[in-house]
Amino acid sequence: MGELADAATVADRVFDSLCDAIVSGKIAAGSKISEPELAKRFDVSRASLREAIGRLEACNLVNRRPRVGARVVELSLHELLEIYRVREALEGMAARLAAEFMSDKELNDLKALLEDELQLDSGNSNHDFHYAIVQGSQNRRLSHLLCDDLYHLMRMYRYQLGRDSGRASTASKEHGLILDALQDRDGEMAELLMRRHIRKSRAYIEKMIMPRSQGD
Amino acid sequence: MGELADAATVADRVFDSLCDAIVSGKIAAGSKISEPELAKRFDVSRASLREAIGRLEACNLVNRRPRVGARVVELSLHELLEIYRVREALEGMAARLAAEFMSDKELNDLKALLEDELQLDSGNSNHDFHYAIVQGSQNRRLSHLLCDDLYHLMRMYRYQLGRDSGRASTASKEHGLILDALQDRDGEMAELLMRRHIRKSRAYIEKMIMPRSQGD
DNA sequence: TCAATCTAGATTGTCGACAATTACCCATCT
DNA sequence: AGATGGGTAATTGTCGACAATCTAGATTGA
Repeated sequence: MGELADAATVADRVFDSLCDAIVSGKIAAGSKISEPELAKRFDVSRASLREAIGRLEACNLVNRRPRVGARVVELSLHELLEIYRVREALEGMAARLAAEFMSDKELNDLKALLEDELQLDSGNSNHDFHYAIVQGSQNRRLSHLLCDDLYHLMRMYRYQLGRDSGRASTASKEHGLILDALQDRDGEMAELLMRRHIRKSRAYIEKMIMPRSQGD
Repeated sequence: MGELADAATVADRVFDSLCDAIVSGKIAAGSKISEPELAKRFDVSRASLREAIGRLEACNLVNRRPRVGARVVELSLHELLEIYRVREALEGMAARLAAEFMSDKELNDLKALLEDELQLDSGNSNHDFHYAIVQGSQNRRLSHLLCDDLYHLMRMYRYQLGRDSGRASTASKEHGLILDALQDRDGEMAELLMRRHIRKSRAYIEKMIMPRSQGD
């Protein structure tokens, strides 16, 4: 997953840099993407830069209007809650399929990951857990939607709104229950628990950050 | 939904034409996308054409390899079955949300649509039913994934593999049950029925066309 | 003083051209 | 004969330039 590693083409390198800058907030949300300015900064032609912008649009990181230009997407709580609905549906299905297709070894590795998480108290393995299950679904279309179309956007929200550390410990317990269902090869239960897990995260966000309701 | 209508930009027009040609099979699946050839045929520069190809890639209609070129995607039964898993998850969620958010008028209109479908025996309103529910979910991210990222690809499969006419009448009955659940404002039931509906379509495809299993 | 209009600047979409890489074809060798 | 290597042609990625459009600021009028 090392993105900045090898860039087969100039546009790839520019895309990686821009993607990282937008997700991390170095390029502010809502700000304009000036083609001449960025072309100078990266020392590339506008053609390569426009290619990169096109891919940013495909990742839902920028909005483009013809003859006007591209702007970094505005992050609204409303849209974040929408994304959680999609995640609930998609990752729930992923869990169901993972119960069928993940190997015993993969499940044991995942169990080790969870135990490390409990010991080290490092909440950032949260993402790894979900990622492993999505990959375990062995459904390329599913992992494409989750890991290409929504991944960067979710990462951007996490950067912008800060970590949901308040739920880290309860989330770990829920991860454990999901893993148990996977090892029981109980796809229906795995889906049910995964959906409830994501729904709880959504409710947590709704209650914690909704009071200062921005946007629509 | 008239795509070929207004093209704000040249690349838009080329994209619409190419998208239609690929979906309908006028450009064969697996065939190469030659930039010089198509640029001449559409009488546009390669820059505009490459912009269009980039969007085709975002729609999952072509695969691109750097320094090699773009090819129209190959349709495998395996991938079609994958898509049906995604649809099951996403449209199931859409039905749940539609039970909450669709207005009484929208539901009545949908009922009229179904009755027309029964009388006219026109199976092509199948798509309209699903489309209406997706829109009724009032979740822009959800409808974006379904109507932009997967729509053209599903249409391409329908063109290529022919219509699943064998299930038209039973599908209509299932649509009726889903609508009843929606009018009862029973989101849980609507989701359950929608998922079962799509799962049945998937099983039908698996049994009917799987014997001559092509691809992986 | 505020609104509407016009002008100037900047930006986007589009175009043609060039270099590097790839694919294809033919000759050569085992 | 089949596989391997070299050479040529074509294609892709990249670049700079131009025209049409949009944005912003100044100007004019009420």
